[in-house]
Amino acid sequence: MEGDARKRPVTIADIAAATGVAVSTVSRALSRPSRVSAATRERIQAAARDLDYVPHPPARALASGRTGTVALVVSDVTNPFYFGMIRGTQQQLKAAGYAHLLIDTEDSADHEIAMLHTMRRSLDGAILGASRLPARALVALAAEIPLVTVNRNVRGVPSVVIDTPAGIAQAVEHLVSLGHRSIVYVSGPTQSWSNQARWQAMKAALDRHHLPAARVGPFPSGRGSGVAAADAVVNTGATACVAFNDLFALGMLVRLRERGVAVPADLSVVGCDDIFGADFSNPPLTTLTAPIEQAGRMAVSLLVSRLDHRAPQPQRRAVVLPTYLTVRESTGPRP
Amino acid sequence: MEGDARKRPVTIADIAAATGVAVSTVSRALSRPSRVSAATRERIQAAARDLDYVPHPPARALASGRTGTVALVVSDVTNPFYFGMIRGTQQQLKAAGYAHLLIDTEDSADHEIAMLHTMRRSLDGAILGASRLPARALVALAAEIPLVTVNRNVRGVPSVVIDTPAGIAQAVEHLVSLGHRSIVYVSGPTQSWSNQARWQAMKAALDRHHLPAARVGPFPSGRGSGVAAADAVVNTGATACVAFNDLFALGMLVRLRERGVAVPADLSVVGCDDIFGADFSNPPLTTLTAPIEQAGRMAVSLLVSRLDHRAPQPQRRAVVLPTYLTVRESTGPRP
DNA sequence: TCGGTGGTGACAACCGTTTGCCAAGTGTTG
DNA sequence: CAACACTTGGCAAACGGTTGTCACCACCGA
Repeated sequence: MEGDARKRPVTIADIAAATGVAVSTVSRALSRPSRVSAATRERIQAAARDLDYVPHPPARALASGRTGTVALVVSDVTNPFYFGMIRGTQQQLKAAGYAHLLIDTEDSADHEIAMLHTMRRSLDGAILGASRLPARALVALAAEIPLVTVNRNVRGVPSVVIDTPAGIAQAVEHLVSLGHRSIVYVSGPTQSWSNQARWQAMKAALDRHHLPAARVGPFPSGRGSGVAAADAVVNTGATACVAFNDLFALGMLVRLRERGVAVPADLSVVGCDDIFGADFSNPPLTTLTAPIEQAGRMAVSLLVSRLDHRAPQPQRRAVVLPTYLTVRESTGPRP
Repeated sequence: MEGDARKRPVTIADIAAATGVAVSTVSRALSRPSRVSAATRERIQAAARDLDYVPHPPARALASGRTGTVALVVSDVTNPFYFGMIRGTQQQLKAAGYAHLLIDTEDSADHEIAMLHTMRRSLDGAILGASRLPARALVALAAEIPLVTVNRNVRGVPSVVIDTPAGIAQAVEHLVSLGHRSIVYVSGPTQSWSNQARWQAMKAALDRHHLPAARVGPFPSGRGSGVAAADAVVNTGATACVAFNDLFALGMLVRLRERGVAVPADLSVVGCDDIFGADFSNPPLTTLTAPIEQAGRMAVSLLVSRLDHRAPQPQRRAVVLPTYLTVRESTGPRP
């Protein structure tokens, strides 16, 4: 029978009145239950239930400074790479009782700073998925608001990075063992930290085999880049390539098919990340499987543990997650 | 030179002090500029800029009741169908100056109610992507907080629905014209409104051709269901099927390939939604292309226009977006 | 010269919680 | 039995804005 709609919302003052205690007691009974005797606590909680009391987050935030909200900042919600991250952070945040705010920076560092700066007071912290920010800006921002970065390692800012570079080495071994001698890297956006890291790893791995390191690109992020990339790779005459990410690789696959280039008979392709779709593309993509979702969860854990205990105890500042090569059907012996 | 970190944050009181006006004037100069003379306004804005003033959203929310936040509620962030919606709402919300909160109900109606009920005070409104709520619960909730539903039409709650049923008819025509006589529907979760709508449309369309309407399922949402679904369809001996959504269809494709059932030679498959991946699967999927992203944008527009003007002017309560059949390679002549 | 008018800005009362500080009450100990 | 240490709960001051109400001012026409 709670049909008494259109009423002034219930506040802790109402509960206080109903139970005959002070509002402060109600507040404590509700938020720090141990601070109040069992009997009173019960009475208050019962009253709260009866009155259908719902806390008012903004008021709470104003008084306490804690908002119970964490933002996930991505450069482009469109990118399927983030899907896993959204999912992982969502799960873990919910478990920790935080709300999940989604911010899209549209690939702009300025946007990234501005948004975070503006919203800092309404956030308890933020998780930066693949930040485009220069290191010093990142550090400055971290002073304003608790931050955890993903796939971006800057001294002083806690981070979780997926160790794709190590995976790249595996990929190169794989290709070399298939007889490939001419392997090219398909480069992503220059500002991307991951892109740099992957290219470096690639160079190192090829060097170990005394093979030349070549790359095409850079290409802007997005599946559309696949067609340009495919054409460029074909022009190099390489027999295999490693793409900056699966989005590129998937795009290339489509384009190569269009051009009549057989994969893997004419050209082997390996991607990075193992995003949704990599397993049912044509052919299924050999790729570096990244624990993206886990990275999201991890990032939240790092952040939340820092938020919960007022004592900023020393803890792991940077966690590294391994990747492994998932061999499917886009790679094969040298033609 | 704003290196004066670790300071007490700037408030409008500081601006008031700096310019020699009252805080109320500052507040008005910042939020309703026309309410203040040009000269004062300039002075105040300049001071705000100098002091690097950033408004405090919770305080604003507490005083005004408006939070500047809108939630997108999905049953499962994991489902690629929502990716387009997330993208669309994100874009439009940002443009309208709202923050974008993401809520996952984990496919539970109880969760959905509880979350929304709890967060209602920190939200200006919510967009329900494929709500699982019974109609009356939906209406009750809409009384608590401004709502717009997507793909769910309940009297009294503004909505945008994607007209997949009309598309289904097209799909059936397509299949019939290819000679198929035995077409089966692969049913999704029973509580899904869309699923019901699609099945009804399917029945009607088949009826028009005096063909029997059959279905398999229901299957739980998720790509995994594809294997069970594929097996079930094969058992019916049908030569074509329409799947509740692309996720199912994509899953089926994988399973059918595994079993050696050729698509479309042995079995034609059509999906719904045209999610990411439908165009590069093997074979590329014939599907009903739904303007999901546009639906998201539309939903936000509906909501925001209702929020902005205090006068709840009569306006379009339900918008319907058309779909069309995208024929790719998963459908072909009857074997 | 005086009353009227429109516009500007100040006062102060909220909005709903949290929390530091303190007083009263309880039980324990010497 | 008194002194003491803990609990327990109340008071009231924040937190940072918004907004209804009203005083004041200058300018206008009569």
